[in-house]
Amino acid sequence: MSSTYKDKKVISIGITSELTGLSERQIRYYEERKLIFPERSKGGTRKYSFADVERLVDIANKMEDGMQTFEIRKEEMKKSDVRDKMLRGQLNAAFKMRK
Amino acid sequence: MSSTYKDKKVISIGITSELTGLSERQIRYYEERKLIFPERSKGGTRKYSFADVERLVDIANKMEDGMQTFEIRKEEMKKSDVRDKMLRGQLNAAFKMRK
DNA sequence: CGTGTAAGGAATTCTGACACG
DNA sequence: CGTGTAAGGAATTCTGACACG
Repeated sequence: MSSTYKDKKVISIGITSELTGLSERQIRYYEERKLIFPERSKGGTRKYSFADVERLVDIANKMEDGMQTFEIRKEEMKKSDVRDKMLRGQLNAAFKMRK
Repeated sequence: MSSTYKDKKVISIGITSELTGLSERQIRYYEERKLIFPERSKGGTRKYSFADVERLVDIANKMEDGMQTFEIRKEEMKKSDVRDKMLRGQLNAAFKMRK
């Protein structure tokens, strides 16, 4: 929405590791489990955004609470599902008004 | 001032090059000429912030206009000089009020 | 002065696998 | 399941220098 830098994927995994306190192994594993989606450089190195860093800290907290990766992923799917439904509702309402 | 990510030095020189359109050689040279001040990782690799990226784009524009590096640096010194004077003025005024 | 480039080396990152549990 | 680690290789970055102008 805003024109900040929060969503630009420009941070390497090493820096991301420092910023989050997670090991590179953990970060790569969370990607494997579809919890985080870095971009890649031409050469194949991962690039994260500050939003990703925040998300990783959030994941770290949930893992500490004993939550498992698939539960965290499910939770996320629920959120986007709700957003989808809300969006569909909006579109629907707009469509009805056109009649 | 604000709690954004604009000033965190987390971007490698390769990404910085892509974001600014400048070559790594140019970016390193502007550092040599004291126009930009990246941080370093333990290993010695340079790290830039989004603010640095903006500054580099600004430098690039001035170079295009035919300005030389020492002029750009001088311009910058003038700015901080003005800020210093304003700050001193503020402090001075505050001090006088105390009397 | 500002920038390109080849050179050699060091730091960073990648993947797939074994280990533990 | 989640994470550490050693392994071998590839991508990235670093410095100092030569070149051109």
